[in-house]
Amino acid sequence: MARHARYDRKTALEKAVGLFWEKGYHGSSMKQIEQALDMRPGSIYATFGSKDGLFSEALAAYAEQGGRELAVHLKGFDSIVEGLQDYLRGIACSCGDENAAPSRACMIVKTLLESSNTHPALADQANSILAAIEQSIAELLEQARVKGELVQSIDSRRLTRLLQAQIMGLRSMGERNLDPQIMRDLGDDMAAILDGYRTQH
Amino acid sequence: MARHARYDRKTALEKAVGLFWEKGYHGSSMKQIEQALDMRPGSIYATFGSKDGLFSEALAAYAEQGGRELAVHLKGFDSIVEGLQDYLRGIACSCGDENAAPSRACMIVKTLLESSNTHPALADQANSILAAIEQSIAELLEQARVKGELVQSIDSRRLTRLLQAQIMGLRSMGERNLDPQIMRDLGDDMAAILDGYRTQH
DNA sequence: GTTGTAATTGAGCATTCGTTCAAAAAGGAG
DNA sequence: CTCCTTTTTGAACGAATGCTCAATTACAAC
Repeated sequence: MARHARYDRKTALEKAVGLFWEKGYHGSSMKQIEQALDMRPGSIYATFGSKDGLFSEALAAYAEQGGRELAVHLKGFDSIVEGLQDYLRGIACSCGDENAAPSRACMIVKTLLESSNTHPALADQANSILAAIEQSIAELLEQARVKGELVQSIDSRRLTRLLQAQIMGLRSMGERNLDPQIMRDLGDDMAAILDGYRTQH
Repeated sequence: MARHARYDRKTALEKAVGLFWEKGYHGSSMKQIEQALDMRPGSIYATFGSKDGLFSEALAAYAEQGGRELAVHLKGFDSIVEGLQDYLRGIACSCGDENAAPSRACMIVKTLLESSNTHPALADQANSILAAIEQSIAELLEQARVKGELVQSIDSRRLTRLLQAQIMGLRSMGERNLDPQIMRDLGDDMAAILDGYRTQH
């Protein structure tokens, strides 16, 4: 056989997520990537093909991790709606926390806004991911409706997009560096929107 | 005297807004700027100082125009709240419209997300503009509260930020290229959020 | 050890980046 | 027309960009 790889693909990707999430696609140079991954250009290109390829894989890894985070919040609650509300409050809280993450805003949204008119391939990927997230949240809300948590008459798909827009808005507001209490209030107010669609009991 | 400037500063800025709004700061090269403004580098630098300076002025011009748009929507209604609701629906509508603007998302938010960790000066400017917008909307909502349109107990500042987050979310969703009807529904649902804070009569 | 293979290295590629500045061009005043 | 001032031009700069590849290194098998 031969020499074994010094770099773990997964940990390298995690580091790439950190840099790209923080600085975006255009804002991250290969020089910075080399430093962040502690890899030389040759190794990076042998492993990921190109800056585009690395970014694409990093974005996918980010999305996967994001999905796991939502699942964690939901696990803590019997009620789906309360789980989602906790998720919103959790985002608001982490937005107040300094240095909790490379950036407060969502990397998928950052990518979509940055690349929609400059890099169609990335924009398509971001759009696909957002559609997939919409799909899985829609299933949750539909489930909640069937369970009787939400009023029967709601359009779960439509409420999903309202919720998705809340998350986008909340995390973008996070980038404003507002007072933590203000972010918590905002998270509460967004959680309260869902109450308007709940069944009373 | 001497030769007079061939370029009108204001129309040049409008063209710059168009390019920067579409492609962002990093996504717009000087070559593209020269083409968009139909100006040679020397003239651009003599007029605006630098790419940064041009972007900064363009962002300010964009914000000013955005403020005028909101005022137009408000003029059409006796009720402030209904004016704001119409503003939300208007955004949703224009997001569905193809080629209505260089980009569906807000240039200020795009700038904030792009520059928050790469270009502090731009991020600061974007933050200042967002704070100013928050201020003027807060004055509107406080006015609406005093007029009795909104329940007396509301925190107008807090509701302002919820509204601002709606706008950010709505316009970011616009970048997803969803069906126009879907965007209209989303705008309606966001407008309906405000109903929850209105006085009944 | 020696050999064979695969991973890593980093100097250096062509290109593009934002920017400068000496020269050319375009008027108004005399 | 001749000056004088101001604006415009575009070639060219140094630095940075994404990327390549021949040489080197490190390990497993023998």
